[in-house]
Amino acid sequence: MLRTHTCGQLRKSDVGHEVTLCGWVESKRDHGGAVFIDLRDRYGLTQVVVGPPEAEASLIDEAGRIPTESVILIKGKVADRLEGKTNDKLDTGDIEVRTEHLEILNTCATPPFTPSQSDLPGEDLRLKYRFLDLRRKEMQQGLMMRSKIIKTMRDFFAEHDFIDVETPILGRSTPEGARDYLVPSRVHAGKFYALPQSPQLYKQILMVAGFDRYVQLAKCFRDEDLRADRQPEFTQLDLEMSFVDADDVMGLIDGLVARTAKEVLGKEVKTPLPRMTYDEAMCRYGHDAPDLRFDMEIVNVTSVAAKTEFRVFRGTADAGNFVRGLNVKDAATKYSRRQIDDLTNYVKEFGAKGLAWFRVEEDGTLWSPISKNLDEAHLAEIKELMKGEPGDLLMFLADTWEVTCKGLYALRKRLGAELKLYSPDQLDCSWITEFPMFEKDEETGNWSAMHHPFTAPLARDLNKLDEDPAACRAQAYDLVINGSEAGGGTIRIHDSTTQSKVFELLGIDEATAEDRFGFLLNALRYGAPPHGGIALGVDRWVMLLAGLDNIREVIAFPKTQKAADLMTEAPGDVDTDQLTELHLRTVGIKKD
RNA sequence: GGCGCGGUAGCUCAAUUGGUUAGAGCCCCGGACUGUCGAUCCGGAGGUUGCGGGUUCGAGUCCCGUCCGCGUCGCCA
Repeated sequence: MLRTHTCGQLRKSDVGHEVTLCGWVESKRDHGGAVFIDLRDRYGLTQVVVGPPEAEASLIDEAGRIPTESVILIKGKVADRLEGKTNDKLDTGDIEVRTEHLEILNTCATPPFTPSQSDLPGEDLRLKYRFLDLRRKEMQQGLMMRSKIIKTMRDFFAEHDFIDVETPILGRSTPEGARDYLVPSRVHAGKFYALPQSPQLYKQILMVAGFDRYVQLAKCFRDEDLRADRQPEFTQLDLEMSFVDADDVMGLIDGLVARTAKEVLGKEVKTPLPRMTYDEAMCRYGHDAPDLRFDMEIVNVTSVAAKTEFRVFRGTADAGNFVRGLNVKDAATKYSRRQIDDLTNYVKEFGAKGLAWFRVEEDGTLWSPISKNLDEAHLAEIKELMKGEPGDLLMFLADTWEVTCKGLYALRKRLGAELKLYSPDQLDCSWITEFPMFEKDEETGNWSAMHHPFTAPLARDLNKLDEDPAACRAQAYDLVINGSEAGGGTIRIHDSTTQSKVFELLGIDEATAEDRFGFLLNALRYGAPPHGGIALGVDRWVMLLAGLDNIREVIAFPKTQKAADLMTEAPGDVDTDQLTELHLRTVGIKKD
């Protein structure tokens, strides 16, 4: 090692010792006769003094000319700082190193930005110069937390007898699910591999093989449009277990959540984690990943709306649709007409036609631009249902079930953030269970699997496969952390009768099934144990535990919204020779 | 693909209703300085206002197109 200590290590007890430090020059204060250097590495920052009597004039002069962010090595004695010159913002602030020897290991070109500057540059520049961005404390802390979370996961599953098995990156495309990233085959002209969207099929095969408890940190790829919490390549903690039911899987993950929160954040999370069915989540929060850090539940007032003369309410109820709303506690004076107009435009983005609202006045009556359309009795009933108290703001959407869900979910989420209804360090983890097996494609009217076609229905819903597919619930469960889907899993079908029925419902005939999943169906015929599992979104876990709202902040080299890497400039051009070898030719590309 | 926000010096931002030579701080360069820790002081350099077109006597500002970044809807079994 070139160094004897890190830049975060030295304390008062080291005073008098001869040390060697290596690091980056974060900043430099040149007084001519002496130079103060803040030397940084990932462990911390130590003040280095280059001045008399230890350093000669030439060395002091050289130190003054070192460019910021250069890498240097210094040797010297640890010394107490002068009386009153300590820095209590630094762990190493009681001491400094008096430099006797200094080597510039490598200079730094003038950087477009520095890791220590307070004004963060635009994200495009940060991504282009990711090596500088990653020198920032926040980025280093995020990646260190990521590493710690992964270690906790690995320890946990090793202790629970899981076997880590790697599955292929080059697989075959299956038409279900997200768009695949394809890799052309050189050897097989015109054929393609697909990068895995998840190791789903392989892990089931591993169960058939008897591995019983499989786990993997798996890179997954989906060629879909990006979001703040979505990257085209991401990491799943993927696992599968034999001879288990949904309770077993959730119980196991409860333990992991509690342990991770404890080890990484020092927080206690009570287990078992609360559970809520999908139906209940949709009724109370309008979404299958509700943010449970704050209340403000959706209330259904359709029964009252149906009795009113107000055309919008009455018409909605008569058409079999819904009037549902939120009670925004204590917000009547916090939102002006203009701001409510903004909210109205906001919910329109989600398909709502408008936003009806009422203020609960001091005398307990409801005031609204539309209240003249409603009887006092009905207003009182609405207030009662909404548990309205003076100062509250009641907001309603009148629309289809789906639109009221989407609009009120979005509205609640926005209001929760705007009104700061939760604290940034809150951690709420819960399960959403009993997802529907199927959803109907609006255009074609066909059923499709909500999760995947191998998801087992609830035992008590088996008969509904024939009678009422829409009401058939699955043995599927999602882990939700702070309103974000942090993982999801299912118990799989392991008997061929049920599997055939599900395929039939999905419109997948025997030949198609064989063609798409033949290898899995074949394996299932050779003694498949009952099995199920879950996949956890590692990037999202890190983001949520770090209290961040953007997944790119916890990924070392993320891609932009257009799925580009601004540092390497991937994706890039390739030689025509390479294309020829792969039996490819590009067509229909617009010239710049 | 739709909607919204943004792009001005290396960086972060400003620039009145469309009106003089597009400014400031930081960074950078040169100089001074032995106790700073956002060092200080003096001086200096630095601009195709993302790109292309249009309107106008005049465009950073208005219009059209386009590229890039971000958010979001669709999409993401």
